Amino acid sequence: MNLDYLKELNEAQRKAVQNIRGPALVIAGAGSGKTRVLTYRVTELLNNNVPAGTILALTFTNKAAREMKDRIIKIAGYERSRYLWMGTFHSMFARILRMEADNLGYPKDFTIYDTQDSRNLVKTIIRELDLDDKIYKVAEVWSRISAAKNNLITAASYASDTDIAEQDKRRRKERIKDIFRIYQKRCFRAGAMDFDDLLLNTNILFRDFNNILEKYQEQFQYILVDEYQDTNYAQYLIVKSLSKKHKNIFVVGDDAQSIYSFRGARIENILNFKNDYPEYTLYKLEQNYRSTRNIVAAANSIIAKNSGQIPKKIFSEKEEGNKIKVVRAATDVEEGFLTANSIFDTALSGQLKYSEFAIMYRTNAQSRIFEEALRKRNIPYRVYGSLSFYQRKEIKDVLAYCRFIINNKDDEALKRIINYPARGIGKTSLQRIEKAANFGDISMWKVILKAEEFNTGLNRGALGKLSKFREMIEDFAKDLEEADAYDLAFRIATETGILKELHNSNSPEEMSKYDNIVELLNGIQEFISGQEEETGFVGLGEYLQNVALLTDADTNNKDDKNKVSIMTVHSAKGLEFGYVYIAGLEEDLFPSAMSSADIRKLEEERRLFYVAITRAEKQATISYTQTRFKWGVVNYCKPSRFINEIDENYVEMPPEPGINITDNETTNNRGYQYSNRWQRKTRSMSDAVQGEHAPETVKINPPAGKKWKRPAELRQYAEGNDFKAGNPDDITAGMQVEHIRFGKGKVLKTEGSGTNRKATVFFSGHGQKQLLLKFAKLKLIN
DNA sequence: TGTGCCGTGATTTTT
DNA sequence: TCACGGCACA
Repeated sequence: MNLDYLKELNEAQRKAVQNIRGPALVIAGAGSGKTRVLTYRVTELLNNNVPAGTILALTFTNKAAREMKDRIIKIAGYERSRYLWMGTFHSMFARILRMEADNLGYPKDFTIYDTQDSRNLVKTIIRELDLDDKIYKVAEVWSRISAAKNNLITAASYASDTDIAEQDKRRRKERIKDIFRIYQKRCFRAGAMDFDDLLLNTNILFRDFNNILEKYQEQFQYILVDEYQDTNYAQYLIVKSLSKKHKNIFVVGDDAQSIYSFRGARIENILNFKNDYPEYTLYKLEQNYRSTRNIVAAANSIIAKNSGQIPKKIFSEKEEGNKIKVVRAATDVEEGFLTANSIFDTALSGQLKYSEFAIMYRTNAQSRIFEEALRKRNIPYRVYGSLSFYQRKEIKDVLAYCRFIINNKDDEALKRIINYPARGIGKTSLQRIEKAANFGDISMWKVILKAEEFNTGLNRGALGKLSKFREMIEDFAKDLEEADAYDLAFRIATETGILKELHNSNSPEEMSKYDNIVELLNGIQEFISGQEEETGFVGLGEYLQNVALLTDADTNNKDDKNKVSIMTVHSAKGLEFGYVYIAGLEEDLFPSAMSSADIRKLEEERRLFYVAITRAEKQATISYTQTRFKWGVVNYCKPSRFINEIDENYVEMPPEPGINITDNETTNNRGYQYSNRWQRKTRSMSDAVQGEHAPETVKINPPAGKKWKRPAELRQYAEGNDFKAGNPDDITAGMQVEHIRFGKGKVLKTEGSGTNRKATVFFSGHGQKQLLLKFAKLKLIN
């Protein structure tokens, strides 16, 4: 037994780890060793002979759970920790729901609808009800339903709630209640739960089946929750019900880092812990082991502007370090530029790896400019949180086949695959099937099975195509018992013709889809070989259960060793980097325009800024620009209020404009002057119109008859192109070029001219590609 | 049934 | 600007 881990803890941490009984709240400041406390506490429980199967540890991301589990296995050993219930809320309760599914009338192998499936279904229903989709916007209706479910409001209680009815009526959306009802009915009919249902139905299960609740209350003697400030009401109540018997509930969180209220998270849950468990013990982890004293002090001075916090004094005993640096740029492009340069210089002079650097921003739309600037500088990077692997169309298509074979009631999967690859079953046929299904309140598959018997109005040709499709699906399904997940998925990818279609294509997009499907198949193979020792045969169903709740986080690592990370601040939570660049500190961007009217929202933005600053170990650099391209027009921007909120002792402001800021050759002074000129012009224009009440952020309109154009030297970088702007004709046959994804290659021939100019390039390892030079980011190699 | 053009609208998003 | 969805045609 390895007890050395206790020596790695400070006093507050050690107490939190060792006092294993009763309710406990750990307020863990940024960088205070929160994960360490959680993992060691679980280890401590195991060392006290608590059986692993009685410990439930809940996190918000798969990644957090996996990292914790890995560390525990290292200390306590695999055998003792293998039966831990450690995972995300959604995956742990999906597991329980599968075991208890029949109580709720669901099949054990129910499908999990992801956000896209849910939205598609909402859209279908809006159309069926013949509602105006300008008023009933899919995303909005869906989030309203989702928010309701996270607050444990079922479709029935939604319909009977007068407050809600009033709200919806005021917004002229009184039929959301009908959409909600039909949505739930359809999910049930499809044997499907969406993400929110996993939590809602767990609550319903525990509410309606007391014996089941008691069983799990008995089983889970110790419950641990990470990121407690981010729990929503549904999660809160599950945890509360489960811990009622043993009351060994240990929650860790930081009210200052609550940034997900728009997803239903309730900061009150952590603030009210003392009311729910009056006999609780409070532990405060206040020493920050991550950042320099300057960074911690700056962060503290920001968060102090918020009201209603749990009092705490975060401190650091590291070196004083540099002040927070504020950088001003003339344009968004220059901001990217200065950031890339600073990263390049810092890495070079300090002999640092690029993985020590991160660029963070408020909105995903900002990523492009940084990608281009880094690419220009030949700095390797990775964008986090963009389209995740499992959300790609081609992956979802293959998985939809898998889902459908496991659960043929899954109408959303059916709709994806019925005409992909194209087999002549078009919109009209699909609508006829859907109509018949809704009429009889049965699944679409049942209609297809007996298409002749229903009054579908399908003609002979369509019926023929349908029965071919049916035969194919049934042929796959026959294999379910015999073929393992990999064999069956492979059969699907090949026999449906998906792989062939993508392989025969010449476009690089299709080729990369092909690669992705191959990667998916490899992933399935990997899963099987990891799982086989435990359970023997691994079928498709088992794989799907595992994959449904996976996200991007599981597809990284490998070659990110020396890359700059670029991401939104939201996805940076829980991470740390030596050098952090926080971009776009402008009013109406950070804080976002949607939040400035509401003090609660503004405070959340401030917490978001706090999260961003506290990611940095050694240096935090903040930047803002004076003009920014947004939706095709230039906007004049005002520096964010957050910059001035930092205590001036810990921040280094940029020199006043007008002086030559830097002699760095890449600083573009012309861009500066250019935008200043524009600035003056528009100011006087808007002054003339609006008098002294002119808004502080002014949309700059191009002069009549002329479109605003970026100065040529900036345009070149904006387009991420290493050619002289407007001159893709530089590429000719025989040249060596480099493509961002395909690597080095040789130009075989070119055709066309101007924007239509195409090149055929041979890349070793990727074969021959046709590239439209306007888009392809090709670089010349001498 | 499949393809291309135009109009619209556009935070953050662990599951 | 850019991406997506709806509608008009082949």
